[in-house]
Amino acid sequence: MTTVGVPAGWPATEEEARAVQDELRGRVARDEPGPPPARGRVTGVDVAYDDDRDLVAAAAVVLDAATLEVVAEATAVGRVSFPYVPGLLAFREIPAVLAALDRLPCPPGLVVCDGYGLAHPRRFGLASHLGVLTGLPVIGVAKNPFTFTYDEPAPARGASAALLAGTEEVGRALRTRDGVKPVFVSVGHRVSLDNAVAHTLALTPRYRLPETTRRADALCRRALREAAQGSVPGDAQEATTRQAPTS
DNA sequence: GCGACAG
DNA sequence: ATCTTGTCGC
Repeated sequence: MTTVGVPAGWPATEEEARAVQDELRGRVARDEPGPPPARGRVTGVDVAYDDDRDLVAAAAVVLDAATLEVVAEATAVGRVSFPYVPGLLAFREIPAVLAALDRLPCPPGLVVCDGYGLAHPRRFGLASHLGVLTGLPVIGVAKNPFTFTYDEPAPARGASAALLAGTEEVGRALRTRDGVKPVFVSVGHRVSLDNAVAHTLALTPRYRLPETTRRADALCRRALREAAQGSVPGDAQEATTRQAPTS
């Protein structure tokens, strides 16, 4: 039984958390294009909560980027370590996500997470934070524009418009399905914005949200259900890992 | 001061 | 995020 640990020096207050963001944001690598789309592996991460039972469940699902078939997956269940505060989402999600990533039987390749990277009040959202802590290339694909503004992209899939913080482009509003509300893509770490957009399109052949996000969402919800039912007394933790059979 | 605000 | 059934549409 392994414990979902919290990184050393994890903040206990909002003030400390903002200070951590201010200190770490300088480590975001913005000069790399990142891996090419539809090649190698892409991993989706997501987290589900049961605040009443103080439970959090994270999932990491590795897909073959070309076929979008599941290659491997892992989950981790633990205690909620931070409340949801707009701008501080990373402190709520990252401990469990790191635990799930650690349990993968193979390298994750590019990581796709729910939420934002550089599109953030202090330019250090979840995707950037996760990237800096792991060194992995990471992008963020969010379902809502947060506090940012954008012009409506053309109705066709593939159309996009700048996501703006004032006049600064912090991400892209990207149409992944004809006539459907766009998703909001931003750079996390070690990936360019254009490449992040290309990856997002490669991951959305059928649905508005990336296959990575859909798979990880379904898996972490299932892990949470099972944890809420099964015996999870005291500080006991559950973890599972699975690898697709090589064919 | 008030409201908005990724998940 | 989460509470929640059926239902309209491709």
